[in-house]
Amino acid sequence: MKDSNTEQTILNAAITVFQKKGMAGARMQEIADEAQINKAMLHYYFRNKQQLFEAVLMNAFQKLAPQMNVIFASDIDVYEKIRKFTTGYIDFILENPYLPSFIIHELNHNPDFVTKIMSHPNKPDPQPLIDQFEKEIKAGRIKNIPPKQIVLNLLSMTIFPFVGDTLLKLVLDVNDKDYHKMIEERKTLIAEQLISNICV
Amino acid sequence: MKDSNTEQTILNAAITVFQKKGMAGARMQEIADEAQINKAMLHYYFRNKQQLFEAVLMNAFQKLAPQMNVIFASDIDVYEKIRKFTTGYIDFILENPYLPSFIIHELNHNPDFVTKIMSHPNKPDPQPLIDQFEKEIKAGRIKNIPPKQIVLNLLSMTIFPFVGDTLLKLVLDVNDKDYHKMIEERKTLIAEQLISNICV
DNA sequence: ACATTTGTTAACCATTTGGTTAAACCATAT
DNA sequence: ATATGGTTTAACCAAATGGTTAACAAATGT
Repeated sequence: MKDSNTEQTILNAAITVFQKKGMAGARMQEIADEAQINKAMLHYYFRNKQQLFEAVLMNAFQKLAPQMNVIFASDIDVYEKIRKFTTGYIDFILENPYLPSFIIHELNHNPDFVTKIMSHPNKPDPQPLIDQFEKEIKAGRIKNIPPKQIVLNLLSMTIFPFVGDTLLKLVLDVNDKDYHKMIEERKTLIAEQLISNICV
Repeated sequence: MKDSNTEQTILNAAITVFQKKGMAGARMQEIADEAQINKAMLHYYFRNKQQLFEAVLMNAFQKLAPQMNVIFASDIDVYEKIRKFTTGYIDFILENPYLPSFIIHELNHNPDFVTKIMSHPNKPDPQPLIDQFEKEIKAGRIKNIPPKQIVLNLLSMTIFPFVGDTLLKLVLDVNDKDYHKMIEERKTLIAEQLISNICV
């Protein structure tokens, strides 16, 4: 059975389980069950839990980062870039709702991992956007706000509603359906706000 | 030894360990060690891991919520309230940096817990602020933006930098010290931005 | 056709982990 | 002083869990 790629099957199952339960909460047996495969295969293909987990985390990064970078690096003006980012990235996360929480949580709990990712090519890189902000600021076309703060605002407004989803629904007292509507609304809402924030 | 309150000692140790490792990652033995106490005591005072964890999560909520509510409910105008919130809440989280991530992560992974907290008195409640926004909108003094979106922006901009801290430092390419400076700067920066967002 | 490598399985193992128990300890009331 | 009740400890236990092994099956090269 060559065509049935076991390694990929395992990885997919591991992604599902690790993203839902986290490194500490995930069980090797559960991943095996999810993949409908013998537990020993996990070790055959990925030596141990840690390495399987690292493969999953890397995979998650490889999904998250390029999606960001393609927008950050595209050749359009800052305002359009902000709009593209909020709509594009919210759409992307809607299809991978666990992704940001997973990456954030595991990165917080595996600080040693940061160095591993630092050297990795697939790193989210807002530098092109930051450069663009600096240029606009120098030209006096946007307010003199530290560019990294602007990016931090952009990321916060876009990603936090997904990460804090359960808490936020509780605090704002909205049900799943209404919350989803709010998220849809945010695609354009936050772009316009972020733009008006930097407009002179 | 009556005055040495063992129960509180255990709870404090549990807070430390659970917040750092999460429910799944925490070990009862580690909590016992942290409390410098016999492991059996944990079960004597808190029956089992789940109940000890629930006590810790409730405790975390009881820290987080009132801090929010006292600002949300205070009798000042909206702009001043936003300013008070950003500075006050950032200061509070700086002293409890693990708190938001812990609550958010565990709430996401224990959905059954949501109902338990719903009925609990100590729930973060932005309703007074939302009412205030609605009044200002009707009076035409602020823009017609859905109040819950404004609150979501406020929470995102304030809390996300702490939750995503490791990822954000990596993405923005800043070290701990500079990141801390950015956070300090945000206390007033995001307040002014949020205000200009709603100003007519 | 046969040997060799690669993939797969079931049974097994050692350790970790949450939880229990029975005895000891200690303050206090009688 | 002694009985009583809550508190603390060390030793223990069963289940869960990550990981291994040895035998078996299926390709693959010769």
